[in-house]
Amino acid sequence: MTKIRVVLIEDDDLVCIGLKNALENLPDIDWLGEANTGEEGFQLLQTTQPDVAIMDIGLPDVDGIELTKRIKASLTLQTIKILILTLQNEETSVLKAFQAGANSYCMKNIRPDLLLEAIKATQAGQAWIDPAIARIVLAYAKRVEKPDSQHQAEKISSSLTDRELEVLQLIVNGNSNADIAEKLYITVGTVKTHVRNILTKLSAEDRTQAAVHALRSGLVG
Amino acid sequence: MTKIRVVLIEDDDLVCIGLKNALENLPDIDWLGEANTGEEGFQLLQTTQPDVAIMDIGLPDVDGIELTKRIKASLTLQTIKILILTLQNEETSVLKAFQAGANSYCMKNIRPDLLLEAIKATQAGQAWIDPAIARIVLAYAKRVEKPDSQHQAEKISSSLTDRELEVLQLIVNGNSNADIAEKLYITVGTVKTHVRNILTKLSAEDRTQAAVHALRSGLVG
DNA sequence: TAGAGGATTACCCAATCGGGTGATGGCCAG
DNA sequence: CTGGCCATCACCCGATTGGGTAATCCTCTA
Repeated sequence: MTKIRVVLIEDDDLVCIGLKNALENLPDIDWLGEANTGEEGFQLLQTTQPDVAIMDIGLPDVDGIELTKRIKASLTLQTIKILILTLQNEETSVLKAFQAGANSYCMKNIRPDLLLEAIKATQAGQAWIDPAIARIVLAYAKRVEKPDSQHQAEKISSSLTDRELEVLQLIVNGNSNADIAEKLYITVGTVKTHVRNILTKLSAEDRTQAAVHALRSGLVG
Repeated sequence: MTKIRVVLIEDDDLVCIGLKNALENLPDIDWLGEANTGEEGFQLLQTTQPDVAIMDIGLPDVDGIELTKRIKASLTLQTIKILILTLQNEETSVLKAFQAGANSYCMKNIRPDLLLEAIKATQAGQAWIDPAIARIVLAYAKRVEKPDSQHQAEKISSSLTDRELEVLQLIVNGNSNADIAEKLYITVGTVKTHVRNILTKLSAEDRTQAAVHALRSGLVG
């Protein structure tokens, strides 16, 4: 098996040196060099044509996400796999990175041996998603079409009446009893009765538990 | 650090024995037992209350996805983390598993040391997505549009303190302020302060809205 | 036709919750 | 070493919630 050709684009010298030390001499890695800015990195990629580019998001000139877009838009560079290595764990950073075409996303505090795994997986065309941010991506996968989980959930909730389901949905949507009363053209007293019945049927102690239960079991969207 | 309490639900005896041998005597693992069928597994979970349940999808009676739904729909079991370990890499299996509430998804050919990492990440409330199937999940994340409102909301929510996140997690798990105070060894007054800060930062009017927001945005499991 | 089950309303009461305000101590960066 | 951020705690107070109990009306069915 041939070595994996790797370059690093990272402005922080400490991280740069640390990674170089950790990876450079590994038998599986062919370390082609580093760049400290986005522009510099783009040049480096063109000259070295690596298998995998490890890059930070926060770069002084062109940020990692923008750079990823450029690479994926370039005919000569688009086969390069991109592994984002950053401290940022915000939803927007993660999603933007993947939307831009990044193949993998790691947090900087990843253990070196796992980073090696990540690089290998990335080179093989797979996607390494750091567990610390995986839930962000999952939050979207979970929302996608639920073909039969609907029918499933109804089994569990068969005890809930239509009206109760309606009230439950409004609870999940953040309505207070008064709000619900207004929206359903009924009095607060009625809403309270419905809510109490819902809590009993779902074995929940309060509306928050009911809402969480409803969401997790797919009872309501 | 305490050991991670693990059970295995798997019908294939070979895999069962193999995994048991690989994991049982690891210092980080507290191996509580195995079950060969879904029903049996459900019983085992109730009696052992493990941190993590490793389960196959293809079980003779109740399949792993169905079982996952049942677990996540159960108030007493829903905090158990579920790690799917299977041979199936079809899109439907993967998505159904995550939609059902699975926390992690591994292929059976994963290396034992990585499986241990996966178990650790899962127990910590993170999501381990096997690189081999990560692209399936990513396909959904990539096609998501990012409107500004969401962007804004995420920016705000990412400013949550560690402690606030902890409190938020407990809210989602159905704890009252008094419960949270007890579990975090702080007073109710402090909890209320945290909760108020959470509500402010998430632009939520009450804990229910905060919980729903947290679940939907993947802030917490 | 009577009864079951669902939707509606009302009232009282205790517990919880959320908002406001203020204060203390630790820790880190400028 | 000072100001900001965070975690901690304590008040008070009004709003909301959840529990209990009970009643009316409607519809569907045994």
